[in-house]
Amino acid sequence: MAQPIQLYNTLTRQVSPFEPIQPGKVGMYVCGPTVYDRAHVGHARSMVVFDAFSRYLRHRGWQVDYVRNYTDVDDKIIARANERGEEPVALAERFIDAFRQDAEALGLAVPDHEPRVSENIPEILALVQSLVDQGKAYPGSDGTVWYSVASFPAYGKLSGQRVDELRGDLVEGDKRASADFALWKAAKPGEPSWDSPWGPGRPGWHIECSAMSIKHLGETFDIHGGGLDLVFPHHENEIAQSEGATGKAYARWWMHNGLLTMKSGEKMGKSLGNVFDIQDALALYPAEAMRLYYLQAHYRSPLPWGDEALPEALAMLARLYEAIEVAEQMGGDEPAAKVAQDLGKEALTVLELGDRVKDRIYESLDDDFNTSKALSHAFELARAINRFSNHKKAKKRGGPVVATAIAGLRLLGPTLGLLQGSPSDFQDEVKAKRLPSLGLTVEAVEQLLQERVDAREARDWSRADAIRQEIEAKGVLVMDRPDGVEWRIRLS
RNA sequence: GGCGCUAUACCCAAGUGGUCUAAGGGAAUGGUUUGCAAAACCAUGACUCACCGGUUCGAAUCCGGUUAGCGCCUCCA
Repeated sequence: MAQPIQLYNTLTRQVSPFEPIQPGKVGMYVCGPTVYDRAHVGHARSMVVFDAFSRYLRHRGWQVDYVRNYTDVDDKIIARANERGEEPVALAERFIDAFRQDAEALGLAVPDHEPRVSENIPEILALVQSLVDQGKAYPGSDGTVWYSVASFPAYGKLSGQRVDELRGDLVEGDKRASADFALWKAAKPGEPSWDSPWGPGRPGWHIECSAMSIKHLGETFDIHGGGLDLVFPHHENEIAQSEGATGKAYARWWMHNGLLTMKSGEKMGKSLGNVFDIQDALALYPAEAMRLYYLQAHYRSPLPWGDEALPEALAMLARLYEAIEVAEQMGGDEPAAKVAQDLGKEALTVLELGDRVKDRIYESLDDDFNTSKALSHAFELARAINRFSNHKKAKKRGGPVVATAIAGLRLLGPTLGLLQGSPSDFQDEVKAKRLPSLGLTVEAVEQLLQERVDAREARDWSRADAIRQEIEAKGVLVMDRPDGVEWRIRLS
């Protein structure tokens, strides 16, 4: 059964209980990338946030229909293609492939629908036609069709902009008012174009999202998401076009994720040239570390990007995996309550926090998807587990005590897409991503470690320490465990 | 100029009227543990929530003002 959840709505500027059109079902449309370049870590935030949100809704029993588009017909794509002497369509195709690779590498679930502009031209034309028929749009002499903002009195309700306060006073072409925008752009030579009642042309920037969301989710649907920078004009114009055409309410909830900011405070953006590609980040950090970086802050807050961001997230993730590993190695088969009774208050704390963590995580995420708070509950539990693990009997008898706690930590998988692998897989991934830059291989490390093991057996401490120093100088930590030696990449 | 957002410890960050003598994480310092380490654990760390004033029995949380920064108004997740 779907559970109620509180959600902030940009449209109303307040948090309110989310109520879908159909009980138990959620239709959600999120603005995807314009594919003229590789996606950067700013795009990744949006993708991860909405991926996690849709996961959580599903986990809580909602039937989610998730649509994320590709804008593959666009001025910037054409411009980029011309620069490179490439066909726009081919260039878009290449970057869709690249985006899919990034999405997969980030562990994003594939949306239920991934429509593209180029495959929805009839739907777009129908929408434009409807607006023209109703007198809410008008063709210019060159075949460009403009939307008449004056025809939509509610214009500005999402962004709070007032038409008469808008700065743009440049009037291009046959535009009647400066705020009017192109639904359909007349083709220029060498551009991809489609036939239309107004001559060959292509869709304007905003119309595709209206057409594709309506196609898959209906004229009125539940949630529309995207980056905060899309509020105006993109989303405002979507509302104007869609509601103008259908006469019905468009998206009921608008969710906008905050932007990544640079140390200086300014946002990351392609136009500012300060971007960091997803693939560059994933070359050094596991996807879950990136996800954790995004999810440790509330989705609506600005999030600073810097050199410390990913290392810190990786350290956080390692901490959680460490606790899982320690817990999973505990044995025993007595009733949990009895063991806890015998082993003292650390055990009782684990039992108690373990029992509560699920509800606490749900409670946090139900409150406008407060991932930061949800994570804090997981960390609190991790500390309780670690504290308990120091008990001499914990390894032998603690298993039943930590069972629900492990399940509680693992709950971050289906809800947020975190902690989905085994602790050793996590360590292996970190090693695989880091060893090359350290100039090492698994074999090389393990050979050195074997020499150290031999030295230790011979109680040749100075030799053993010399090897440790050698290996640690290269960035590898050596950990002597009761049952053998382990090694890790040093994270800081 | 218009619309909007943010300001919490060295850093990230939650908290939006009393349970806050302010979660959680990273980093740091000291300790326990260890052959030595690492990891882990313990301790230390904001008498305070940008600043000023107000409302209130009570405010980080509400109101007003000031300062700083950011986003959008042109392409942008």
